[in-house]
Amino acid sequence: MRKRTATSYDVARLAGVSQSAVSRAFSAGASIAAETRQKVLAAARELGYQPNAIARSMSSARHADVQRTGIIGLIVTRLPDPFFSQIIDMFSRSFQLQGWHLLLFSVEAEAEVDRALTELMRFKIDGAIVMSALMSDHMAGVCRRAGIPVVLYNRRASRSEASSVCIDNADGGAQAAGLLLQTGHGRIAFLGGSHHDATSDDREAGFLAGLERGGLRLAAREEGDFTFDSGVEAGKRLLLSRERPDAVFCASDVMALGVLHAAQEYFGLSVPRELSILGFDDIPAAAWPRHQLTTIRQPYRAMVREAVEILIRQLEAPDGPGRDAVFAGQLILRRTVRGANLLPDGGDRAREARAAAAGQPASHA
Amino acid sequence: MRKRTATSYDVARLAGVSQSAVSRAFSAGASIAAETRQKVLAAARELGYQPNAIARSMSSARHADVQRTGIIGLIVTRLPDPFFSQIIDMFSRSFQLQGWHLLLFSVEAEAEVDRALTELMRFKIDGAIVMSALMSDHMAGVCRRAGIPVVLYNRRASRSEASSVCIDNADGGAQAAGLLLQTGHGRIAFLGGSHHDATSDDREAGFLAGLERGGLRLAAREEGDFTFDSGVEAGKRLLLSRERPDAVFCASDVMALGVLHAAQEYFGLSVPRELSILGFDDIPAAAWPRHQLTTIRQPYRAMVREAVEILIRQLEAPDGPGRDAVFAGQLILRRTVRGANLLPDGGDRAREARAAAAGQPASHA
DNA sequence: ATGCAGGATGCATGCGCAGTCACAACCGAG
DNA sequence: CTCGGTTGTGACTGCGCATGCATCCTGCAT
Repeated sequence: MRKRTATSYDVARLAGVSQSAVSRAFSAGASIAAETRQKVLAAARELGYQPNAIARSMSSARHADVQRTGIIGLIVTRLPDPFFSQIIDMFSRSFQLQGWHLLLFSVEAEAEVDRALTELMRFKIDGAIVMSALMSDHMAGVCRRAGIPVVLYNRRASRSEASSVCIDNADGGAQAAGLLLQTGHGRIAFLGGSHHDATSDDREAGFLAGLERGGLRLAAREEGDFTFDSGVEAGKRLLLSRERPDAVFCASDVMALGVLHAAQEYFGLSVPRELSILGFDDIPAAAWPRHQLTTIRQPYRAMVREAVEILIRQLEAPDGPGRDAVFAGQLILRRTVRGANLLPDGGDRAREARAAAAGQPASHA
Repeated sequence: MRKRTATSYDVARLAGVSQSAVSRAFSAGASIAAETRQKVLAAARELGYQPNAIARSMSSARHADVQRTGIIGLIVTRLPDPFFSQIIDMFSRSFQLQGWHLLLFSVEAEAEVDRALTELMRFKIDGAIVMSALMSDHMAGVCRRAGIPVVLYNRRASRSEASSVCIDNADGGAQAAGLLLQTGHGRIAFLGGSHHDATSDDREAGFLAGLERGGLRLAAREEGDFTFDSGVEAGKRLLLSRERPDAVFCASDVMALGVLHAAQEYFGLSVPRELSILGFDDIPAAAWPRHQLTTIRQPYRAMVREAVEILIRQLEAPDGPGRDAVFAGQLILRRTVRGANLLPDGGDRAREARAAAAGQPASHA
């Protein structure tokens, strides 16, 4: 049986004041004498009293403009993926620092997002972050009507039903294409993530457009599911083909590392001499000494900071405008692209990217 | 301004019934006519009504034996670490499946656990999982008095103030020592995690005891902080020493991979011919083709399942006994220990471990 | 000495829901 | 046709808190 915890009435009795006084002692800026507050806090300490956050949000439900539970829903996909776990950690810490709490929901497929949001809304979350997934238009409407701001991370919001923060995937793809063309690759392959995943598709589109501008066409195309193992398998398929590609651009670092390990281990290839590999994201393992993967970095710290700011601003001014922030990816030249280290200053595109990333994100209200 | 969402009264009015009827329509096993329930559900659908979970837990606070918020606190350390992110993901999914929700709290240091629990208790969590950290005895008492079960993951509970689930770290260390002795290594080093970290200390103690049984002493000792980079740095220090070790046992796979990359990249060493490396945990990257790290596997799926079961059992029978589950680590022979693949069936210890892991965990009520 | 402003405090109320209680409606048996 | 029993339903209450409102008190100006 759950033991009863002390309530504000218990504290009031012990401190010899009214329950209102206890409530006021715990809310900043309330009209209460310093002496009284001390008396109350002392009694509270003695009883181990902590204001009940649930009851508090119930109570304030009356006062229209401040109903707050202090809870934010965080809906995540592929939590164990190193790219995402870094981001989740940063979200968690950022919100904590500002006094918010996160209700975590891990979903498998895009289709579960609506269900997750519905369930979270029963807890009267004040807002939500949705990672790498979209909600339905229906759900977006429900959230809007309920006054719950949602920020999509890693997805562009369509029709401004929500705010969003993401990387310019098409531009990243174009940067990748530019680098591979500039370094004289001829048989270029692309390894995509899950079928019809917006992120992967955009990177591919930008990549293809970039190749086309250089007068090249894709030599091969494979598809994985953003996991390392799928990268290994796709790598094997690519390298077994008759016309072996001399470069592969992968929709994520995790898959790119799969290709790298497959190329070295199962084909004894020298990277980048016999095969160039280009990733996307810049996860920690990309920088490991034996990997030194050339990739497009997502400035995820700035991106998370931006997402948190957008959400909190909307929490404070619920009728304010949303915001779509698009960040530029930054080409990181390491060792897996042949000839790249010979380019002056890492090539023009890299310089451009660096400049863009340093500034503000492009935005669309 | 937050828009008002539909309440049970709104649904009642639309359905032409009382508020009580609406409440009953949403609670299984309540005394209500099927026809009435349908009417209510239809009205609810029309208004987009969802029972308010906050108000529900407020209300049921009166009925002593069932106060439930449905929220479980999850306090985590080192969230981005691949070993932990897998586990967090599994916790998240397991609890979700059973209708519980997780309030996530990411902490940096052991000392923050008490603060985190205190904060979570304001939300009247029904229970908590604490990963890789201990709470103070004081806090344990507070939780016990409040009737909030806590399960420590990856830590042994002292004085049965809480339940716990963890791996037999000392035995894992002993297995590591056994393997290195059996394969004829002579200058053996240990790479620890953070200073005075219980996990690292226990692994070290078991390892040292094992070496001693074989008549060997540690040739060198280094300390990192469980990160890859610290593994690289510690690896450099070890390999620069006059009497270079011929084997290193690392307190975690992440650090072991750091040593591996450092040995190959900065010293051009052949692993395992010139240096054997042994890790602990068996994270996904340990199995990558170019790593093939020999390690002690934690059967984390079974462990998380056990932790969830323990917590839910205590949630349902709050006065029931706690439980300390200790799982056996399983030696996974890959390629980073010289001579290990020559052992019959991977060596006796591996067979033993496999058998132990297949069975029930040892337990101490 | 009187009036008044402004701070401090207590009382009463309701947030949305689940459960208790009382009673109406309806059943089959006598 | 009446009576005990069974269901279904609605009125009412309180979970713990924050706040509006009324009241009281203190200090200061007149």
